[in-house]
Amino acid sequence: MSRASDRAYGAIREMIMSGELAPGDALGEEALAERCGVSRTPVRDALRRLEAEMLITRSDTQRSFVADWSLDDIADLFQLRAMLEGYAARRAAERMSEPVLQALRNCNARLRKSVMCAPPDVDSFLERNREFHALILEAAGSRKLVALLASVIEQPVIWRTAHHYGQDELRRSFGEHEELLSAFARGDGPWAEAVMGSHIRRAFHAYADAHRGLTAIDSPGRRRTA
Amino acid sequence: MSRASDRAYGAIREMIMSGELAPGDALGEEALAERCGVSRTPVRDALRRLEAEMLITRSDTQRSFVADWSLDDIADLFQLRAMLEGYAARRAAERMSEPVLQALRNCNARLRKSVMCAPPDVDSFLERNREFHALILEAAGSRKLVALLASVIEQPVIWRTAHHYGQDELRRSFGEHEELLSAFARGDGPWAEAVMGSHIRRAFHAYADAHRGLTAIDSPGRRRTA
DNA sequence: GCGCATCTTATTGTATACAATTTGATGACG
DNA sequence: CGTCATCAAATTGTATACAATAAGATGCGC
Repeated sequence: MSRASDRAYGAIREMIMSGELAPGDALGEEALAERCGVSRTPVRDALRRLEAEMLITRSDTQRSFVADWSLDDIADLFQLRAMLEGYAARRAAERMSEPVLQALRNCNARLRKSVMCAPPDVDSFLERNREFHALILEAAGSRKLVALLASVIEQPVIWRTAHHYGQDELRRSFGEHEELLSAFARGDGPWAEAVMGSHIRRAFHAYADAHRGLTAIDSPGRRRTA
Repeated sequence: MSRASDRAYGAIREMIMSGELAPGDALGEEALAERCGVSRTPVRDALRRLEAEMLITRSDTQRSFVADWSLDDIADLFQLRAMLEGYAARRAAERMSEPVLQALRNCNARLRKSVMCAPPDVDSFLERNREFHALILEAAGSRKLVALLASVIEQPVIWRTAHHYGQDELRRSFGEHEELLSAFARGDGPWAEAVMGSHIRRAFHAYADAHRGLTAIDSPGRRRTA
C-alpha cells in the first residue's frame, strides 16, 4: 500500500465507507488530491477503481459523486447477493476439502465468542462474518464469481448499518453458519445453496427493518444526484 | 467518442475482441499509446476500464495482459450468465409493458429474417440477438444487474466463436426467443426465467461443441499469463 | 557449465502544466 | 420580471518529464 494511487484509493474508500462522504456528495479531483496528499493523477486512478466497484457514480459530464442507493436498489442488491452467494455455497460444498472445512469451523467458533458474550462484540462479529463468507467464496473456485460478488457486497450502506443488528439476530447468524458447515461436511450443494439463500434474505429483512425504524431520524434530506 | 481516453478504450477493446491481440499477450502502455495515437495517460485510463470488465488482467507487478480463459472458466461464465439472465428475464416479465413487448417482437422478427434465409446472415443475427437480450436486461430495471451482466457477457471469446453456429442452432435461438415473448406477454416470471436459463445453457453447449471441434486447428499454442 | 549478484534497460507510477469543457453568474434585452 | 446570451471560474482531460521499480542481460566466481 505504498503507491500513492493505493493510498488515495484506500483513503477515499474509507471516507465513503465511514460516511464522512455522504451519498450524493460531489467528488472533485483536486479536493480529493489535497485531502489524500497526492496529485490528481493517482486520484483519477482511484476514482476509476471505485467507479468499477460502483461506490461512486459519474455524471454525463464525468463528474464524480458518491453512489446513492434507494431502498429498492438495496433490495435488489440483496437479491443478487442471495443468488450469487447461494451459487458460491453450492460450488463450495461440491469442492469442500478438510482443511478448508476446518478453517471455516475455526472461524465460526471465533464468531461464536463474539456474539455469546454480553454485550456482543459487533465489530468482531462483522470481521469474522466477513472472513467466513470470504472463505466460502474462495472455496467456490470461480474467478468471475469473486469479482461479481465483490462488487455486490462491498457497499458501505450495508456494512455501516450492520451495527443495528440485535443480539438475537447475531446468534441466528451463527446458527445458520453452523448449518452451512453441516451441508459442507456432507458435500450437499443444494442444501448449502438453500441455507445460504435463506441466510442472506434474513439479513436483508433485518436490515430493512432497522432501516425503516431509523429512516425518520437518520436521513436528514438527501442530496440530489442529477 | 471524441475524448482520447474513449478512443484508446475503443481501439484496445476492438483489438482484443477481434483477436488482433491474443489472450496472454502483454500490453505495454507505451506501445498502446503509439498504436492509438494518444499519450499514455488516456491509455492508462482505458486499461483500468478494461480491467474492470475483466478483458485484461494485471500481474502482481501491474503489467497488463489480455485476459485468458480456460474452458472451465468459460463454463463458469455461462453458468453465471444463465443465472443472471434468468433473473433478468423473470424481473422483466414481472415488469413488462406493451411498448417494450412490441419492441422485443420487432427485434425478434428482424432476427427471424436473418436466420430464415439461406445462407443465414450471422452478423445480423448476432446484432439482433444482442439487442434482444439488451432490451430484456433494460426491462428488468436493475442497475446493478446491468453492471454485473455486462462484465459477464462482454467476453470476446464468446462473441468471436458465435460465428460457428449452425443454421439449426440459429433457428432454435429464434424459437426460444419466441417462447420468451409468450412468457413476457403473460407476465409469467418463472416461465421466462426457465426459458432463458435453458436458452443460455444450450448456447453454452453449442459453443463447447464447436470449440472442441476447432480446438485442434484453432489454438496454435497459448502464451502463459504468469 | 551453473548459480548468483550486479548492472542496464524497459515499464509503470507520479507530478505538473496546460488545454478543453462545463458550470453558474452576470447583465442586456424583451 | 423573466429569458437568454455571454463571460468568468471551476473542473476534468491530456501531454510530457521525471522518479521508482521490475525484468532481463551480463559477467563473475565456483
